[in-house]
Parts: sequence; C-alpha cells; structure tokens
Amino acid sequence: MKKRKISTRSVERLSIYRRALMHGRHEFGSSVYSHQLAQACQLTAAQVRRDLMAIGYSGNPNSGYDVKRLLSSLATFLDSQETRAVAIVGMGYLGRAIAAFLANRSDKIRLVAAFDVDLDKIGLSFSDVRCYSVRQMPEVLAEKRIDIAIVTVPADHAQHVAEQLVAAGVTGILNFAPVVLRLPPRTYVENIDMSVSLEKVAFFACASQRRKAGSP
Amino acid sequence: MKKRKISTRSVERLSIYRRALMHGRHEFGSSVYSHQLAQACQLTAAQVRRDLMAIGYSGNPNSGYDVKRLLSSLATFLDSQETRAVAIVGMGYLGRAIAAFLANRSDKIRLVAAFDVDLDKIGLSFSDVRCYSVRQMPEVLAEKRIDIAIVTVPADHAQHVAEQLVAAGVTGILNFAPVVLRLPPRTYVENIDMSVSLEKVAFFACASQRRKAGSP
DNA sequence: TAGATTGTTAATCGATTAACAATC
DNA sequence: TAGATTGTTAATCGATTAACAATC
Repeated sequence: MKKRKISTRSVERLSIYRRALMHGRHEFGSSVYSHQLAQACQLTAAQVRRDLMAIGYSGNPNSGYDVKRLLSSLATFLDSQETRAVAIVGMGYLGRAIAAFLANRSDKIRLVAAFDVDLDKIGLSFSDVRCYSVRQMPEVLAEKRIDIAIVTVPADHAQHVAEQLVAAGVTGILNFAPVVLRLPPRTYVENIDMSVSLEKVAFFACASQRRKAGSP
Repeated sequence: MKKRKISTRSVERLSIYRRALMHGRHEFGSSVYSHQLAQACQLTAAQVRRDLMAIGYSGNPNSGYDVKRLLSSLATFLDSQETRAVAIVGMGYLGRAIAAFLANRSDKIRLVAAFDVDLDKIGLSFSDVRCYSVRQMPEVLAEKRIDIAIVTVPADHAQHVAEQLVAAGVTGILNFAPVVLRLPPRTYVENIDMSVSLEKVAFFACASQRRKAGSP
C-alpha cells in the first residue's frame, strides 16, 4: 500500500468525511452520494469526488458510494497499520481536556503517557493515563515507542519541550502553545492557535456585523 | 477607516506577525526587516511584505519597518474600535482552559460570560467570569452585548447551542465541537477540530517516519 | 555612492470550478 | 431506456513566487 502525494487540506477533508459518515450513519443508509456528503461537510460535491478519487475509491453512478467500503478505504488511507502512541506534555486544563477527549476514542491513536513539571500532578492518572515528570520524558518516550506528542505547555517552555521530544524520536507534534516552533525538517508540526483563531473570528464577525447594519 | 477585502489566511498571518513582534520585542529592536519577521514566523519575506502592503503600512528600504508604528497599524487593522464581548458555552476542562487563557489577555477581546447546563457550575466564577445557566443565554447575551461566542459543548449539543447564539445576535463563533455547524450565512464560524488535527499529525508523522527509515 | 531592502509587476504554481462523455 | 451520478479533462481562479526598478 503506497501513499500518494496528497495535500494537507485533502487529508483534513478526508478526516471530516469519515467523521460525517460515522456520526451520521442513520441519515445516509448503506450508500451515499457525493452531494449528500458534501452537504454534511459544507463542501462541494466535486470536491468530495476529487478527494475520494485521490484515495482510489470508486463510486457507482447508480448508487453513489458504499458507506461501509468507503469507511474502510478511508481507514486504509488515513490510518497506519499499527496503533500510534501519543503523549501529552502539560497537564493543565487544556491537557486534561485533551486527555479526556482522547480517552473516548477507540481507534489507532492511543494516548499512553502524560508529562508535567508540577510535583502535585506527577504520579497521578488523568483519564486513566499516568502523568510522569518531564525529566523522565526521554526514557518513557522511548520505552512506549511514542512518536506523536501534543504540546500544551506555556509558550515560553514550548520550544525547549519540542526539542526534547524530537530528540527522543517524536516525528509529529500537535502544538497548542502560541509560538512558532523551530524544529528540524521531517518533523511534522500542526499548530492549533486559539488566540489567532479568536482574532480571526473577531475580525470577520465585525465585518459581517457592519454589512448587516448597512451604511446610511 | 475602510477594511479592504483580505483573505482569512492574511488575517491569520497578520495576527501571527503581531504576536511575534510583541513577544520578541527584544530580538528585533526598534525596527525590523521583512526577512527577520519572516524567519520568526517561518514564512517568506515576500509574504510578509505583501501582507503589510495589504494593510497599507510602508517600510523604509534603509531601516525596514518601524516596530512601534507597525504594531499600531496592525492594531488599527485587526482590532475593532470598541472592545468585543465574548462568551464561552460549555465549562468543561476545555472551556475552563480557554477562560484562563483569555483572562490573561489585555486587549479588545474580553471574556464577559460563561454558560453551562451543569447545576454545580452555574453561579460559580471561572477566572473571574460568572457562569450562567444556558437557559439564561438570550438575556445575558443581549444585556452584555455579546457578539462572539466560543462553543465547547459536546458534539451533540453544538448545533442547538449555535442556533441559540445566532438568534441572540452572535455573529462570530469559535467552534471546538467536532461537528459542522449549519448556520445562516453572515455568521462567521471558525472551527478548531482537534480530532482532525491529530489525524493529520498521525498521517504526516507516519509519512516522515517512513522517509526517515528508507526502503531497503 | 554602494548595497541591501523596499514596492510593484509579471510569471508560475496549485487548487478549485465548470464542462462533458461514460456509466449504471 | 431515461436520468442522475460518476470519473475525467479543460478552464478558471487565486495565491505564491520570481524578477526588477525605485528608494533610502
């Protein structure tokens, strides 16, 4: 199974299709048309077809796409063969929120460790996941074969933590800290930046308000 | 002051420039060149110049951009005149994390209310913000003139909550619930989808691992 | 002045959209 | 068959990149 070259946007959409299919199983039945899936995801039917074509799944002009087989095609493409071990660094409210969120998942992505500097948290379990000291990071990351990490530490510690993670073999980071991480290439970093997103909302919400109000 | 038509990506980058400028004030001094700012944000100098040109701020070939004036230009463009009132709906770990995060900000975006269904939380304060019952939402939103909301409720309640928010005059929503919200146009919705982001990281981390390992 | 940086224009690139024959 | 949907190709659109004269 070879992975084709595909844009990050396409991967994002494929992930959204899968969720729509799993969540809205009752509303689609056993098969689904591109325009139905497009409506559920607020995209165009052409986009859906193009993305599904990219992963090599073919539909049928008479009945659209078979939901069950499509889900298995998506899984083949999106998921790796083995389960992926994930760690969270920083068990503040945000880290704990993500831990609780990941605990409910039952797929190839497994949260196996948490790290913090706070002595009150070290040794405790959050959503059934043990919290270790950040000092133990190298050993625990190696031992549990962790290759994905979620960084929820304060901005001024993020760079240092990220470097330690990469040194210990982590190749993918989901970064919630509001800083740009400078890491060697080959490390995939996805940034979730709440302050930037909020400023975007404020900016465009303002714009739509003005339009609504009109100009006399 | 007229706002030009600008892509959401540009707004995102402008917000990132501002943060880099404020956070790294010591490393830039009083003026900054496009390539310096580009490096701090992991973008290209041309991109930086194009974005700054778009907001009408001019640099000087000899000294680059004046940091102080640039910050004020960014503020003029990104911020609205009045402070914006924000509410969080859903005070789980995630909602509380965001509340704590917003409490530290000192700008035009102010968190003024929180909502939850849980009777144990209603009436309490989180990061100095009062938590109301979701039943009180219409009155509180109107009274406090809230036009931006952050949705951190479970997926199956998000659509209903969002509709109530829009009905009460909210025009911008930052949605953390893993569902596609169907709302009237003119409502700006920004989705932060942790499960999708994590799947992206897993996908591309896998890819970079394979490349690293090579194929014998 | 010389040299690096700027704003501006043209070229490139990629993604999205539209058009259409093939299919069940 | 008829009709809606599919996969595929061409056209459009927008954003990024490269090139270059203007500037301090």
